[in-house]
Amino acid sequence: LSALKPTVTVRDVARVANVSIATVSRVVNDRYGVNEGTAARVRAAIEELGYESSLVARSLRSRRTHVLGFVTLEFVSWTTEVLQGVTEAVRGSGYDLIVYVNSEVHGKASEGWEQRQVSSLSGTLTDGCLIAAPWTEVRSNRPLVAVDPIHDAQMNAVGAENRQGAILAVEHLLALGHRRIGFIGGRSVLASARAREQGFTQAMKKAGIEVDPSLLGRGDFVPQETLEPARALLDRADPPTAVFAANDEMALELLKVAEHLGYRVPEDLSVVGFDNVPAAAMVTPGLTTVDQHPRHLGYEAAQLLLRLIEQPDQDQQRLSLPTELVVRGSTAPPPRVGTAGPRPMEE
Amino acid sequence: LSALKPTVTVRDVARVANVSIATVSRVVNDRYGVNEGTAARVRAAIEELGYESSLVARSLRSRRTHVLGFVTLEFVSWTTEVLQGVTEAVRGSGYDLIVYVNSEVHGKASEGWEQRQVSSLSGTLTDGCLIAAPWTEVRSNRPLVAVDPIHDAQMNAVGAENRQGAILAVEHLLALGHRRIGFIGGRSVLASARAREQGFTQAMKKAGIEVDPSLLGRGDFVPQETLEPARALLDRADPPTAVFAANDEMALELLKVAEHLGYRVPEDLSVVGFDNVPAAAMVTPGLTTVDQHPRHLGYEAAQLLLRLIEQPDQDQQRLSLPTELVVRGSTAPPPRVGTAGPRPMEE
DNA sequence: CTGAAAGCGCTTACAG
DNA sequence: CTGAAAGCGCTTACAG
Repeated sequence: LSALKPTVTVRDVARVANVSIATVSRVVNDRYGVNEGTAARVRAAIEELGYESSLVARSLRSRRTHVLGFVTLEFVSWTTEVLQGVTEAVRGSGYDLIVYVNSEVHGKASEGWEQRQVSSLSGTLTDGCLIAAPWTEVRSNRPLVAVDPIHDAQMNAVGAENRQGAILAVEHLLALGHRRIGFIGGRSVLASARAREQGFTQAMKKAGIEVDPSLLGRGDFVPQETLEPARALLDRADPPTAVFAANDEMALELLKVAEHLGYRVPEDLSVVGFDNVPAAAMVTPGLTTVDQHPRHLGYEAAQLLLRLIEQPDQDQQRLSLPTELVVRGSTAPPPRVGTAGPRPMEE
Repeated sequence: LSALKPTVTVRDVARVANVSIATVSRVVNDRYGVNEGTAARVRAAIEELGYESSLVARSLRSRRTHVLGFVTLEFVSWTTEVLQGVTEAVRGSGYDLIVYVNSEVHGKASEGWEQRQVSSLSGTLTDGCLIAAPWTEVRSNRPLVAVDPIHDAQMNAVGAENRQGAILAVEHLLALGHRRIGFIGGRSVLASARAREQGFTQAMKKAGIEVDPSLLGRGDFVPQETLEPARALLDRADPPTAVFAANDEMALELLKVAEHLGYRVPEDLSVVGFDNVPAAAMVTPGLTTVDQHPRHLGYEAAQLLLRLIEQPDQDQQRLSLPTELVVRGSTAPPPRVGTAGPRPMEE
């Protein structure tokens, strides 16, 4: 690195203003007890040199940095919405927000990534961290809040009422008259994935319907993993008349597969998702889904984190935010008996 | 802050492994010349204590941190897509990515925010920074690349071929037979906003059409600011038969206003946007737009930044990436003469 | 192969 | 009101 212009430091400002570095620091941080004339000289020097104090040096020295961390493996639609809620909560709070994105390749290499990031940030750079949809439990000496936590984790967490939401979704299908209902599950370490599956099972049981095990698939919340179970569900002699997918990304993938196989939605097949991502409202027909208000999740998680930073001596906190069924065009009564399955392709 | 568990430091590891902190550092950083037995002891201690070296301390001491910064004012759809391209470029490069989000309230307070962020990060935390759609010119002693830079800035920058894209959009409308074409401009400090307006003017001029000044609006690239100019354009006796909005967010807002006023799109009014955000493909009818491939912008900007970090002694770099017209359902030939404007609302 | 020491840019008691 | 000094957790020459 040859051509690095030197950074302007307190030392430079002190020299120009003809004071000590301690005084510069006092002026920068608006501490009491600096002569107004001296302070003016320091400000002039800061202006002249374009000095800006180094976040890193500041945070190494101080216990409080007024920076929040947000650790995520990747940017999907859901992450972005959560982040918008976080931004909203942080705005005007006096805290800055840093997002740390995993740059490692997926798989073995990223095992325990969240823990490493949190450890390397917490206690120095950030006063506390948020973690979005983690893969493992994470511990820290600073306050930590998981959004959509893993199952059974001993962490502060904000999640949606996933089981209740799933029940709403399934009861909606039942009310329309569906009895043969398929399910595509999410990433099973996540509490949300388990709760949605529980909700499905529970609602079916309550309705007295025995679930055909061959109608249960798993897509890990991502489209890539959904292709195969979606085909297994739809490309068969006795397909379900409705499918509940544990998130919208999987539901949207299922819709593609259905279209490809010649199904008309909702006439031949009803589909319900979960999350209410923006795309759910924009496809045709609109996707019936369960809104978990991810912005709200992000907002509440950030608020909780800020409270924990102010008062760290608290028991483990768990927030469960209400979900809401959003009915759109992808659900309708099942086709009459004997007409289930895709129509023959037109020529 | 009462209940802070102490952070595990090199010092703790050194004590447990019965070596000096220098040796711990050598093991952590895989330096040569450590006895294998000693190294094993250190690793065991690291494991036992759950030690993770502090990013902040590391970056304060070292010149190279292998961290890239991404500074943005907010998370809109475009930002997210750019960021996905950046993530892609960074993945596997050995660099981590930190996103710094403005948490200040908009307006006066955030004046020069980008500059402050870059100054407080650069030279210590990050080896270089990307800035998305900045409001001002930013300087730094470390490499810096703007994505969609401001007009006339003396910075490394990656942008789209905005003028050419706008010409494509307008020529598409002209080819459909439109002559009375409205325009809604973006945030005018940005080079992209100016270039798109230039493209509009240039294409109209080339076609020999004098632009009615009352058909020119400005929406600053955001929906909130677009409502009023959209109404001014459409709620009048002599509306245009087509509108070119300088980005999709404004075009989508315009579509809402048009619908509200009883226009049918594309029968009564054609609309073209710019950016090709995901929503553009999902609305009905689909929005004809110009794709600037924001992921591609992000990818190339990150690549450029990485090159500049490796070889900082370079002249100012400017990349202009090709744009592409994407024709969807929101454009069609203009209505027959005398039938322009919205239909009367049905009862 | 290993350790003691200096120093990255700050802030904060402690003196004066 | 101001400055000299210690120290935040690291890394890196420099000795040995």
